[in-house]
Parts: sequence; structure tokens; C-alpha cells
Amino acid sequence: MSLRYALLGLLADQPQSGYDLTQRFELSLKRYAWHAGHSQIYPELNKLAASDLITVVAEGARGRRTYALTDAGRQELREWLTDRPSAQPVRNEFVLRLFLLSTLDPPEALPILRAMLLHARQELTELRSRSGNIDVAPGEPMEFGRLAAEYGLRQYQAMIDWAEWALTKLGQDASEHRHPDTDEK
Amino acid sequence: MSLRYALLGLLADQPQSGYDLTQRFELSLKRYAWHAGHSQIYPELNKLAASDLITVVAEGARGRRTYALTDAGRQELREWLTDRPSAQPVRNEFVLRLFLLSTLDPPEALPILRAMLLHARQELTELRSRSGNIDVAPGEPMEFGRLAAEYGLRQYQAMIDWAEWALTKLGQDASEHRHPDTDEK
DNA sequence: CGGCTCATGTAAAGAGTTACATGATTTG
DNA sequence: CAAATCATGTAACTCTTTACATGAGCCG
Repeated sequence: MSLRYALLGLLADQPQSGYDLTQRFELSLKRYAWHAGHSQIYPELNKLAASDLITVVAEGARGRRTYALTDAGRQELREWLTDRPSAQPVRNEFVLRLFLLSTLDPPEALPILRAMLLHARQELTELRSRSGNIDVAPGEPMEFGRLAAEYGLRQYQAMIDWAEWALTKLGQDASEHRHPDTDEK
Repeated sequence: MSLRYALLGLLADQPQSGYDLTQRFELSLKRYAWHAGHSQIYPELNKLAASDLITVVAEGARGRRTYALTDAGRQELREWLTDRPSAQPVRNEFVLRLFLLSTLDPPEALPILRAMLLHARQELTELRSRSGNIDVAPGEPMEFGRLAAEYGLRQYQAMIDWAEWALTKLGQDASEHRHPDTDEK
């Protein structure tokens, strides 16, 4: 059910085509919030249009259709955002792997942890460069888009801090006797 | 595909029945890593047993079957943990709602943010009380289970910090002229 | 005009949810 | 002995992924 609202929400920002929406999932949303491929998006857009929650506002080259939210669609989205409990189950394969790392011996687990740390650093750098643009001039009303971006940054930062902490902890255990941990900065 | 490895991983910790496994998802895993209900778990256990990745090590009252990892199962799990890229798409309805909050006006969004903050504080408290037990005596080898718990704590803490920051920011915007924000501690 | 990107679609298979179903054991 | 919990299962439906499919416009 979430895809439906993800699409309404993205269209609330600005009118877009299925192709545009597919890219927004691919380039940012899928890293921290939700993911869907085009084969799921196009049929869902057609359903939403059939229910008059969105409507075609422009047609372009190559059959491109630009959709916009209708009032009914905006209302539907509003209700979903307000009428919902906070706790929903999470599905995050990365965290699952983290959790299951405990089943390996430290010598096997350490390189995996290091790879995770490197990856998190890259993601953070990329997120930062993308959200740097969205900066808010002092005095201007706070934009929510900025809030979500900040959330993403903080999550990745927490992950990095954790991974560094974990490597130190494990490094102590695993190499009480070995050369100091090779630190890939 | 992840469920399969989640089950192998949980069984690597200790032999358990489908019923036990269902509870471990329900009580902890689903909040931050993965979720599955019994109707998904039982058939998957039967498949894993058919492939000799797990095996029944005890039968108890009411048809209870306790499964344990086989060597092949442990190998399969090891491969999954080591041979995998770090970036997998995330599906988190909570974060999606966060992201879409930007489509509401601040007066509508503020109460939702406050509810999210309260919820995160509750979750953190509960996580803390559960993981407090798993404390490591100084000098003892670091346990990975402790690492995963620490990760959960840090993620929730980051969320709380963010929500407090966001409320302050929005409070400033929304009530440049109103009484100071009611702070629910 | 050849290769790339844009742009949309469908079909089949796999994963996940919800509802239905059943019965044994324990506990008060 | 009644109610709660333990324990497992299946069926129908929905959601998601992967693969197949097609063609228009743009750029060099």
C-alpha cells in the first residue's frame, strides 16, 4: 500500500511522468525510504489515474505523460500521513546482515565490517553533495525536504560512528597481539 | 531471499522451533532488521530441511520440532554474509512518511512529528532495557549480538536527536509569534 | 544512421500478508 | 474443565522482482 502514497507524495512536490518518478526512487528514495521499479510504477499510476487521485496534465514526446495530484489525491495523501500508527515493520537487508555477523568468527567478520564502513562513508559523501544544494537562507521558512535530507545524513553518520566503534572493539579482541589495525581513511 | 538467511542465522545462535523463531521476529527483529509471520516461516523451514541446510534435532509436545543448522547450512550462511554488496534497497514506511511530511503545512505536520518523537523515545527505552542484560564483562571477548544491539540503540538515538532538532526548527517557523513550544519531555 | 537514452508497457515467478483452520498442552 | 497459549499448517490475495518487449527521439 505504501507505493501508492509514495507516488502521491512525489507528485505533490511537482507534476512528473512515470519515468521521472522511477528515477527519483532509483537515485535517492531507495537508499533510505522506499523502492519500486518502473514495472510497478506504471501500472500503479494507471490505477491512481483511474481513481481520479492523479490526472494527466501534459503529454510529450515518446508517449510521455506528466501526472499531477488532484484535490482528491491530496486529501488521500493527507489522511494517510495523519491517520497512521508510528510502528511499522522494517525490512533492511543491510541491518539483517549486521545482525547475523555474530554467527561468524571475528577474523571472517572484520573485513565485512570494514567494507560496510567504506560503503557508508561513500553514501554519506554522496548524500551530502546532493543535499548541500538544498540549503535554506536564514529567515526563510524551513522546508521539509531539508528535514528528510537531514534525517538521511544523520542515519548514515550514526552508522559510520557505530562501524568505527565496532571495529575498534573487535580490533582489540582480535589482535590483542597483532600489529595496530590498518586504518583505511 | 533474505528470510532464508535470517532463519539460518537465528538457528546458528541456537536450535529453535518455528514457533520460537516467529517470536524472535515479532519481539525484536521486526523493529529494525526484518520481519516475517509464521505463515511464511513454517513453509520456509520445511524447504530448508528438505535441502538439508537445517535438521530436526528434537520433537516435543504438540508437534513441536526443534531445528538446528547443519554444516551445509552454516556454509550457506557464511557465503551469504561474505559474498554480497553492501547496498540493498531499504523499505521503511516510517521514513517514507517522514519524507512525505514535506507535502503538509507545518500546522498539520507538527503533531505528527511530536508523535514520532514520543514513539522513538519509547522504542529506545524498550531496546535499552532489553539489551542492558547483554552487558559484556571487561576483558571478555566482544560479542556480535552486543554490536547489533548497539547499532539499534544508535539508530533510535539519531532519530530522537533529529526529531528534537526538527521540532525546534519548525517551532521557530510556525510560531515566530506564538507562545513557546509546549515541550513534552 | 547507429547507438544511447527516453518512455511505456506486460507476464511470470517469487515474496509477503491476511484469513482460515486445527488441535494439543498447560494453567488457574 | 475452561481459557490461554503453544504449535503448526494452507489458501487466496497482494506486492515486488525479473525478464521480455517495443518504439520514439536525440546526439554525434
